Amino acid sequence: MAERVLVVEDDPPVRRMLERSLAAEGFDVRAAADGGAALAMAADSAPDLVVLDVTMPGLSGTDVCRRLREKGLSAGVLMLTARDAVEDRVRGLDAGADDYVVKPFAIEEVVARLRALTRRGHDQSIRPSFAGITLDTEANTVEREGETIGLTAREAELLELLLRSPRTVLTRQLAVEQIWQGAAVENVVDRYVARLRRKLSDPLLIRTVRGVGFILEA
Amino acid sequence: MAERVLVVEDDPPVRRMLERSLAAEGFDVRAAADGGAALAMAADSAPDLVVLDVTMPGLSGTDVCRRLREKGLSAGVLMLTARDAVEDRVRGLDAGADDYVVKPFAIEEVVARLRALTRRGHDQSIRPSFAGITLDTEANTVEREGETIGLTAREAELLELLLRSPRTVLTRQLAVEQIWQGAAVENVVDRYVARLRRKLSDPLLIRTVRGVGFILEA
DNA sequence: GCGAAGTGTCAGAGTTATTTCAGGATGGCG
DNA sequence: CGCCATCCTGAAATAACTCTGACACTTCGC
Repeated sequence: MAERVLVVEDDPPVRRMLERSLAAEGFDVRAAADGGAALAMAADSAPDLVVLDVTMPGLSGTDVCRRLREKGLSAGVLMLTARDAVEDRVRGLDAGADDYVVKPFAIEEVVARLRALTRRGHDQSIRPSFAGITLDTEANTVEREGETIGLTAREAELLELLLRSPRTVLTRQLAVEQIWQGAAVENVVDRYVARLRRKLSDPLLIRTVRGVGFILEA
Repeated sequence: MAERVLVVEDDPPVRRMLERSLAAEGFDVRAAADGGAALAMAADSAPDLVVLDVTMPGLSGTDVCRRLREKGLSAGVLMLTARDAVEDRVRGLDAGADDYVVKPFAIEEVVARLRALTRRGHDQSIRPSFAGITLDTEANTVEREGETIGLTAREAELLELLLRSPRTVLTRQLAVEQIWQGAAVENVVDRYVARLRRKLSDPLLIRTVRGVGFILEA
């Protein structure tokens, strides 16, 4: 699965170069030409990484970074700074940037740093997702159509099990083994499937396979 | 007048390299090979800057930093951390470090950061903020809707921990480790969350994740 | 040293989640 | 069409967890 990168750079040639190069490296790239556009795009595309030019007209890269962090963005942020602007770097790091590259930069350098940032694991928790729903196994919430729905512990465990192997039948027996360590009546699975169907307001997502179990499908 | 720098690094080649390079840049350098020596030297030479390796046998750089701060040292502290140790970095900043450089580092980088630290006057406090609230970690106050609310030390520490990673679950265990050094009943976290909710007059800002912990969200 | 403010623990009340059961609904099959 | 196995769901008991008031203890400022 490709990492989503948001490139924020006001200089068109540089921006295009970054877009093309990062796309060629397998990143899912989106680009913004100024701070305002960047904030808007970040809000609806939830990038995994942000490449941010410090010097831009209007909102500076530092400002953008700070605002993104305030809005709760946990993505790795790589700043592009001018060679002699030590102050910018320090301010950038204060504002929540994770690393920086000095301009003029070698594209390989940017790629290497971005990979390092993904490795550092800004999104430590793996978030299984399928058919437009994404499960946060830490917070026990699912995201669906931009909406966040709270789940209880068991609900989340069951959904995780389903998400681990979508389009594959999950038998009651297996579910009870995995989640309840075998210590529950099989009907408990039905009970929780019912709750998930209700909470996700989509009765078709989890289909019943009569006599066998349940299956997650679009 | 030359800035006095205390270099704390257990690896002799690296230590010597730092000593020579910083001296060449006009700093008045002193060096220690371990945490104990560092504390002793800091006590009688009152450095203006400290360069501190995080990973050392015995006292870690983080520990040394904390103790120096406890003894009232106001010097700028620059930490040297491993590339993938995000946690070290956070802990280092918690312990009172002002900036960090990732190993392996370019010596120019260290010099640049040190100069930046002397220029900006190292007592500038970082102010984490999220969802319209801003915490002043020096004064232990939060600003919210233009209103300034006074917090107690623990309240501020807990809020800071939450602000450091908004939208991410903070487990009771981690909170007790970070704030109470593991020496408290987990219920103490609940107690302080309750106080924050009351003082910030916003019971929804800190959501409880049943069975797990708490999470800061809009 | 004194009072006020802050800190940490506990216990019980309050809340939410879990699990089971039973009866009605549903679907496949002859 | 009717039967039987299977599934679904409301209700209710139980269990688990969270919240809060009270209290003892400590720390801080004067």
